[in-house]
Amino acid sequence: MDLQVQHRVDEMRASMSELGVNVTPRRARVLETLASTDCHPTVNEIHSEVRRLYPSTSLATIYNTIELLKEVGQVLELEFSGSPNRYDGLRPDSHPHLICLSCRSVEDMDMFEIEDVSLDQVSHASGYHLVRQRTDYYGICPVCQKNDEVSASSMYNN
Amino acid sequence: MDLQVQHRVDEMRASMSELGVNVTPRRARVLETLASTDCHPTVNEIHSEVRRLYPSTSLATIYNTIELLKEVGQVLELEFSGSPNRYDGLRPDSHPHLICLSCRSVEDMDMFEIEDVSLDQVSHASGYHLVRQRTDYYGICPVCQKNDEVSASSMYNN
DNA sequence: CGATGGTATTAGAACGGTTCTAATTTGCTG
DNA sequence: CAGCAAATTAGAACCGTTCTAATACCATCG
Repeated sequence: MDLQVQHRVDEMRASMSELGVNVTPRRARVLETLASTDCHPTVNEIHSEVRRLYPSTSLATIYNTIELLKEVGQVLELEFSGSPNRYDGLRPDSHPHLICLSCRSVEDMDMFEIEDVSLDQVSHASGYHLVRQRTDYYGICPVCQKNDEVSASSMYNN
Repeated sequence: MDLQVQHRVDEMRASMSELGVNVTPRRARVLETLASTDCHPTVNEIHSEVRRLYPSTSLATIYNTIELLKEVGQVLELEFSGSPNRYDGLRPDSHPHLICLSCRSVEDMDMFEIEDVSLDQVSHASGYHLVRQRTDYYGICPVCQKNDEVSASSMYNN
């Protein structure tokens, strides 16, 4: 396993242990899956991955493990109402994402430094005790733009 | 009806008419409800409001009307995975919100000028064709902070 | 060893918001 | 008044998530 991934898994493990729960083999696979990809997997995708090693694993175990990770702030949950939630185990802190309306891909948006208004600033101005923020940019990713061109031109053949 | 509200309703009406659909009395009530409040109502809340005048109105009519408004860009939909979507008919453009994790209130966040990175900037840097963005700040609103203090101190009495 | 108790796990039911479907109503237009 | 298209309704279907009750696992202790 990649050293970076290993390191990230160890961090997550440590947080879970502090919480007093066991990092069982299935749970470990959830952590590894989350630490191995930057494509923001769904619960189902994680489930499939874990099942490759432990075929009897139920969905509930994935939900349960993610719940624990959320409690210790080791995974970022991106909620969507019309499609399954996506999870970021590599960077559990609030950070902006690019979301493709066509293929539903979710990418970190770190092309350049964003100076988002800080939580502190907004907390102060609004009187809220803010704990996190979420910023998403919605559009069509470069790959889908390409595909749309193709399918648009091939429309003449239908 | 407030002049501001009336004006906003007229705008929405106009957009719907351009689309070629009738603005029926029920639909008009949906528009009026959306234009009359800045509290970002749920579909159920709008439904209740419309039913006060037209008691037989079904939920589907609300969903259907909102769908039309979305098509013409006259309502902003804020999706949540664990709780019902909220709708902003006063400002259908992308703008940031403050969301209370305790009472689920949703407020526009316009205490001060935000210089959010513009869609154009991000589009250019990322290669996406971006069409909208969403920024939410999550925390505890001033009212709930107050209530929490009270309930915290009253804990001694239980 | 075998019993005990707590944690982890499973399968499937329940839930809730949204979408879909088929039937009915409404309101023009000829 | 007949015919037609759009609007509306009630309720089913859908689907991701959460809950529940039963079972499996595993360390510890007698």
